[in-house]
Amino acid sequence: MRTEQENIQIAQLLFPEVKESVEDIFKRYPKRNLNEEQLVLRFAPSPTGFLHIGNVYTSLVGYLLSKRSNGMFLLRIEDTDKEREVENGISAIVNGLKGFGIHFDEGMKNELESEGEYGPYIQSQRIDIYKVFARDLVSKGKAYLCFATPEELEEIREKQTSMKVRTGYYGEFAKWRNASFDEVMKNLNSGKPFVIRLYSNGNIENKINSVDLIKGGVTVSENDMDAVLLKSDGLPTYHFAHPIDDTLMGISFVTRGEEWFASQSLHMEIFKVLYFKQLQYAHISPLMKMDEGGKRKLSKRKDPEAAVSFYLENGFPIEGVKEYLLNIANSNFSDWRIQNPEKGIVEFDLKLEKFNKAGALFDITKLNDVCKEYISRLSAKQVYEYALEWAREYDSRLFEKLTNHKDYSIEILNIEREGEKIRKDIVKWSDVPYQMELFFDDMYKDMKKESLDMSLDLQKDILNEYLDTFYMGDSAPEWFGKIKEIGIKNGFCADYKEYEKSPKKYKGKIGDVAMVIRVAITGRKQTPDLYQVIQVMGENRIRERIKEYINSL
RNA sequence: GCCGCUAUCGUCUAACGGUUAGGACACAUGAUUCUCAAUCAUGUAAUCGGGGUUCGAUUCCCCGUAGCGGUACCA
Repeated sequence: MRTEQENIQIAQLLFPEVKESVEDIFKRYPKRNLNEEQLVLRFAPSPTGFLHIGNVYTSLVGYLLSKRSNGMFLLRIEDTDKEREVENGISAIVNGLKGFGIHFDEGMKNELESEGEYGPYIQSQRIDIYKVFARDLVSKGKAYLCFATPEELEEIREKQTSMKVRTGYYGEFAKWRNASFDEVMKNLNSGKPFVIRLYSNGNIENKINSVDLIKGGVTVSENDMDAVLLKSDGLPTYHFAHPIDDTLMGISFVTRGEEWFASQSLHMEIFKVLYFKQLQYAHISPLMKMDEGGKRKLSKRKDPEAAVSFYLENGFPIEGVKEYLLNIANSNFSDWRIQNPEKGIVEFDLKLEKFNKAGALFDITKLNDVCKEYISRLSAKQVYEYALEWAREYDSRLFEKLTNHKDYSIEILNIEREGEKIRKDIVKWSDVPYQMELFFDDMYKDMKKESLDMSLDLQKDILNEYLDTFYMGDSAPEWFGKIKEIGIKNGFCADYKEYEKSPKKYKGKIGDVAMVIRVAITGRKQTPDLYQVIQVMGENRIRERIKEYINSL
């Protein structure tokens, strides 16, 4: 057991360079000039270079909540694990989220720059701050030096496993908890590496009732682990940095992934020994994926859809992805969207207590539907702009076409987009080439054409007659009337119901006649409204396509 | 193993302790006399199991089971 004086002596010896006191630090971080309703939230990722769709989900929540309350949203980089860090990891996060329309009022802007008065916003540059608190804790005997080697820790773990007790550095297993002053000094002077651990006063038997903003009332056991606060490289662990940073930065409450839920009692104890006001948590459940009958977290190694780049490359509309994510967050979002088709998602009243408590399966089918609905609400001009933006990066051929044939492209995209019958067949921007290629002769040439099983002579007759009577100025009913006439003349039935009753009496129905024309013009059996397609393509192209088709028969 | 969280159609979910357990996606069928998409109509489909409490339980309690998370000098 060490005396109070001895602890103070150790603390001073440990951090001779630390001049500031805890009070000094707090003076550097004054209370924010905001009211209670204005939420200050943060997103605090590690710069691992990989932006997970779950990161977008979590940050979207903080972003919307802070925006709606007219508060602040900040980005803090947790780069205390030097082994996992990658180059330009910060830019990857900032730019990735920017692509999703999520920006920060405060925090890191890129590898070097930041914005805001509560920085530094990168933990490796806050070491002096952590040291002040660590020194304070050591001098008060609430933290201590631990010289246990990784091998010794492994031994303890093995012993605990064989004894069938909890693993970890706690209670009687915490060798250095009450080491004598002389022993500490001896090891310190010999230059042996050490960590600083929390001197836990918790009892695992005690239960704490607390409120999670998402899960509601929860009971957790008190922490009794002497967790590492400062690692041997002098950097803090997440457990130590989180209370300090979130307190100094004036965070309203913590939104974070559910994987942190289990360590909240540890965090609560650290808040307590630091004399900080406890912070509330909103633990957001992870996005899951069905795999061989079992549910599991979306994995960056196994699931391509875990990476944000997947959505970008495939051209999923960003707003659609965000809307889908909001759907998972608050399932009443879809009803709201139907009632407010024009409103931006910032206006949606996102409620933490409505979040799903367990993890939701990420459902790409549902995502497709949400994206399809989203795109159907856009104008042809907007579809054009978004598709162009996507193509610039991912489809050079489409980009060329869109750039050089802007008006024609918008006309194509406008087919069945206005009026009451809105077309809903574009899910993502990468679907656009399929919609457009038949309108461009060079692309059309490379397309795989579908064929009909109608007799060739009959097809020729129909098409020749169609060419004879074709007039570009025909209205849709006039146009269709001509097709009907051609059909009747060639033994097709004009009445669908009549045809259904006795199909043997006819060569087919009028739809079959239109189909010949469709295939001749587009090479496909399924297209948007044929009349509109013809209007957009123009007379010359129509005549050429049909002649070409007749010759190929 | 231990600790914790969670549990309603295939999926996301709704239901002051009293409902024929609702909606959306997906799926199936039909209607739309040019196909497809869309739209409209209809349909298939769920309270994990067992005990309590209660006149009455999807809802509250306990046990079990399952899924998830944690059990690091990673976050």
